[in-house]
Amino acid sequence: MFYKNYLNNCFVFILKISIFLHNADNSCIKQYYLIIKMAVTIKDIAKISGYGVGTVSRVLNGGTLVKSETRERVMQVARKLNYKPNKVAKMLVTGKFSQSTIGIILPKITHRFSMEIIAGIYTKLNELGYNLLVFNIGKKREEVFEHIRYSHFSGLLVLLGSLKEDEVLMLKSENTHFVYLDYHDRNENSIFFNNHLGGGLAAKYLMDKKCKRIMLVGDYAKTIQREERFRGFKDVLKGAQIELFDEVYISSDEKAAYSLTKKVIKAGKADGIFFYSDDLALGGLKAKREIQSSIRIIGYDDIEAAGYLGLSTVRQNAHTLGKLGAGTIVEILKKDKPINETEVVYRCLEPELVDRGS
Amino acid sequence: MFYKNYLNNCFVFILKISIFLHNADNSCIKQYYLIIKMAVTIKDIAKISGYGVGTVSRVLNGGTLVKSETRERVMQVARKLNYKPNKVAKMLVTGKFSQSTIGIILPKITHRFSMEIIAGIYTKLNELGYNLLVFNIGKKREEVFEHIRYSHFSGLLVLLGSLKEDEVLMLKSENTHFVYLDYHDRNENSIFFNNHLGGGLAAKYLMDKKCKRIMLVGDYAKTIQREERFRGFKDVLKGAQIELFDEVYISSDEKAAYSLTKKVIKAGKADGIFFYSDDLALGGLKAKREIQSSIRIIGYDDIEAAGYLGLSTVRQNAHTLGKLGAGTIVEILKKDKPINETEVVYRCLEPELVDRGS
DNA sequence: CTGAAAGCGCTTACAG
DNA sequence: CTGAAAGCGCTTACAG
Repeated sequence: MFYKNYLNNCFVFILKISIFLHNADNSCIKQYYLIIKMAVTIKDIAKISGYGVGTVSRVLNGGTLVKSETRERVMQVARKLNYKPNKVAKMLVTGKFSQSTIGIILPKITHRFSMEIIAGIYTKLNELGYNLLVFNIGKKREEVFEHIRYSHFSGLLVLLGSLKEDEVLMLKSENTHFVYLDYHDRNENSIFFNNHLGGGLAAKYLMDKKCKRIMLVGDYAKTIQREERFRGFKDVLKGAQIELFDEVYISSDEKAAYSLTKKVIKAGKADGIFFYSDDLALGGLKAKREIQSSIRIIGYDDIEAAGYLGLSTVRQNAHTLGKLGAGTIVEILKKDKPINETEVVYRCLEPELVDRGS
Repeated sequence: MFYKNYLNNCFVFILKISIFLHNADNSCIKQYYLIIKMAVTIKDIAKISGYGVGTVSRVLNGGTLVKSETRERVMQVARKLNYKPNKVAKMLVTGKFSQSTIGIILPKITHRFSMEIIAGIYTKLNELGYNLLVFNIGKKREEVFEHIRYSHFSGLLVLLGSLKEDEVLMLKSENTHFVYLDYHDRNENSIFFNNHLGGGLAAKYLMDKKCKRIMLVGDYAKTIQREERFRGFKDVLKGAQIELFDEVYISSDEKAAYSLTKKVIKAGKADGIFFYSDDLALGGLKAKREIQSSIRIIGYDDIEAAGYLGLSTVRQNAHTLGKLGAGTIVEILKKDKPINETEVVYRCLEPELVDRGS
């Protein structure tokens, strides 16, 4: 038993619900009123203004083929009801929805490295005339994927590590192509950096600088990137028959790295440290310089500050990754093949050593 | 005279067009075939597979209430036709379109300052559970606004300077709220920095450092920001009865600023320069340090590098601007008032002097 | 100048 | 398990 009503600038349904709870006495009844707000439609305006929906539509679209009297009456009603056009319906009927939007899904927290990737993506899409729809896993993950499912865009970039199995299935059933960025999976499109190689470069750097007691410092986040990067590092040491002196994990900020490094220097044991990222390494560098220690420090990523502060590092060109990712997804879309007939793009980018003498 | 046909993995209309050219002999005829590609719909699949559209829809949505034989037949046809579901239709019927997407429109080229604003926006929207749809004026401007018109999002941030009159009209007729960022218009929502004040701070800095022969350097772009910033600068000088020594405009890059500053120092006239932006000022700073000149240099923005390199500057907190902009548009949307009844948000942020002794 | 109707591509009760 | 039908909110010829 319900009725549609006009109330408080908005149409509402008022729904009376009775709930019978099967208690011992089998008689307890609760009643609720459920109020459902309904969006105002062109039909409502038509009914209230006394015109047909066609006329209302013409007025709303600035059509000139309406009497100005009609025009005003309709506009007045529309304003009063706080009418907002339903873009989705409009898109459907006009067929004018953009075919040139790329989606990207990102983790909750983004560091400078991700921001640079995004800048690269943006630059490339700009060139190609595509728009970018950014989804963040700020809310519940499933909710975001619901949005992704029902949003209209042509392809998705995934800068999030791995997707879950059902997420992949959903995307495929919606025929939505996607490309992993900075992550790799043999079965899916992936553009990523060779972390194993990069870790090795860092090891070589410290060896070249004649370090003998080499230390590894990472943060707590267990990612595939860290695993590969550190494995690459250890493999090279092993190859040179150098034993890893120490391996420490700290929280992901510069200050933690700073105080750790101070301690290490004062203990006077390690003579070279490889930090998982420049963010950490900058803390280490600060400690080194303050104490004027000869300890060697190398980071990873080559963020802008590394250049200014003279930190040796392993460069991963984030901008290039972003541009490449954007270019790839657009190319895949242009081929317009069914998702299971598309050949997988699997591209590994090589990092490079940047020796700034630190 | 045309017919629908199945060809090359896609439905096509082939349209035969005859054109009569009214020449002298009045007889010349040209004929074309116009080929129109039509998207494959669920109806096409139904027709070809021999099932009803309802059944096809159930199969496509992974429904379990279909015979597996039916399921396979339908899927096979869908694959063969390279069927792609129309998300827009799906959204309309399910009503599941995201109400929590904010749009942003950006100029073609974006500098670090804009990127930081975007990072701020992103951070805030993340917090609020909103997605971001980024439009760039890479393509023709009108085309982008067509996209904006037909895209489904709730509010728009404008980081583009001013909108044209018809663009504003379009947004309003679509009931799309918008907020200017880093630009201001008394009649529209605006969040921006006080450039007049900022320019004044720069002037005070140089005066405090006892500069007597003060110079102004900008790039060629005539923006409202530049006008106000430089006017503020001059106003303060005028107030102190100091005459502007020189005013030069160069191209927007560090190198131009570097060589200009070298020349200025060698000429030995000016003893203080205010650069329109840190990007330029960093070039000036480099020249100053190379020659070990005592000339004073101040920039504007406080980009990251300014901190690392010890450049005095006027800080505009881009991150704050972005966060505020995102928060504001969401708040406006939550109030859900008709666009002409919304009171205008007009918020001016104050820049601050950062003295790093340069 | 306006109304009634068809249709955009899909989903989803409702019968059978 | 499947088909026919109604409907999402709009636009747009087509008559009148």
